[in-house]
Amino acid sequence: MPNNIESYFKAAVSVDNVVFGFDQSGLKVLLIYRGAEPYRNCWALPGDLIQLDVDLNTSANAVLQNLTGLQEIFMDQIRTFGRVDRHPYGRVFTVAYFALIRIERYMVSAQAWAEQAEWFPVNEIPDLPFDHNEIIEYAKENLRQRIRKQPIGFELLSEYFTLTELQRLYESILDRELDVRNFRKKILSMDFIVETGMKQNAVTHRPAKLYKYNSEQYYKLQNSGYDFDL
Amino acid sequence: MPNNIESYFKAAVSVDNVVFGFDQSGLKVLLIYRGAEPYRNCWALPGDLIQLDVDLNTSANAVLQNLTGLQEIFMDQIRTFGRVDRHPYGRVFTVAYFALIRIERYMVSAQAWAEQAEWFPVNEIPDLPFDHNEIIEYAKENLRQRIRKQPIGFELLSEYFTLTELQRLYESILDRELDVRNFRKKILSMDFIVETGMKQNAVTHRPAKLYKYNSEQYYKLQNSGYDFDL
DNA sequence: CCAAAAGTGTTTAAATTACACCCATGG
DNA sequence: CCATGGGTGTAATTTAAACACTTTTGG
Repeated sequence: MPNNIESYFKAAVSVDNVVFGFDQSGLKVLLIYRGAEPYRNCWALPGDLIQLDVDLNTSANAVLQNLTGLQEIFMDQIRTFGRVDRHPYGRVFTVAYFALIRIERYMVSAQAWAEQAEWFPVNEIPDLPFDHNEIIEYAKENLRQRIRKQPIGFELLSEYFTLTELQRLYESILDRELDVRNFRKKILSMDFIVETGMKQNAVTHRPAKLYKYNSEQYYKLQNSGYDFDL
Repeated sequence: MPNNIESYFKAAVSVDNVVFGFDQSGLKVLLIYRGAEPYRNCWALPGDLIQLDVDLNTSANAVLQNLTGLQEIFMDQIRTFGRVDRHPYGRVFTVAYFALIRIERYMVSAQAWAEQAEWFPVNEIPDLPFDHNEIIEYAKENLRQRIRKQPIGFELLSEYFTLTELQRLYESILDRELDVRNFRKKILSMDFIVETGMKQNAVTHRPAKLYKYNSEQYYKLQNSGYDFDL
């Protein structure tokens, strides 16, 4: 380790959160409208520099809550981006985080220097500052990988959901169509979803059964590294 | 973004490299003996603070080369570790990197402030400073995941190898025994290894055929996200 | 009775698993 | 001729893939 140790302690670290949500119209990502420099008045990922007396993982939640009001969201690290020129104010490394939430379950409200917070369909993300477009691409790929290994889909749906909703979710993430019968067969053969006895109502077609997930079985499979290939 | 922006630019970032190698006696990790504070005279991962005018990925290679002489090694990022108290000199985030090399193909030589560089069997890693034991555990899990998705095993073997050597490699990474016939059937059915026509010599038993890998097919599979489950 | 989405089984093909004996070489 | 690891095939089971019609509701 060199003598001029001070010269190494001049970096900043930020967190950028890719929060995925899902509703009728498909898979979405949460962006904020920046009310602070740099890149004021641009849409961007909800991210910020982190305070140096807070653990990294804790910071990810703190930043997200500060900008969007979302709290107690399970977040997982994706990757760190560290090109020299990625931030105009100096050397800033950013650690990208990943989260899945049920859109209608949380109130998203722009806070602190975020002037707005909106859901953008994953295929209609505008040009973003920094390397945020690259981060989102990376997160999408990560989501695709992950959904094959863990039954994480439920984190994006309401508590009660139909099998068709679940299938549409898988289809948007995997970006291909799945066979109805094979999908239902496979999903039901794993025991982590159960009928609630309820049905949709006020729909103009045959009402679908509502299911919920069985959290015990869900966590058992999640921890056993279950292979959820569809 | 806050006013006292200077207070955020006081972090350092380091890179820690988990370099896996493989030989007759199994899977190994490269460690260095530290000749510099902090934790002078301890074994640790080859890692160092990074210079703030160098890209992150470039730094990973630079650090490894500086300490061990290894160059042009393909490295991939694993994860960033950022607990507040993980470094005694201040707030240091470390980005862990991952590499696979053929032990006998490279000369490893301790350089700069590294006093020694040695291969340690993965199951005999001593207590290491910082969070390096945690990083290695994380890297081992990462290696297990990765070997199911990509035929990366060859990066650890010599240019010419026997099927038994390849099987032993898989067994040490996956930490379970594999059936000889099924393993050979599956490996040979993918076209990325080919016979060389050569055999082992000077062995006291039936000499094994030597294979090498077919790089075209190898890259094709690697890019198609081939599922190499055994 | 029409529109719209829900729901349901079977057949075929492919992949995975389990399993035991003979072969080639050096000493 | 013995010890050592190299090398080979088949049958049974499991899993994945392809595919079309009937049901229930609201309007």
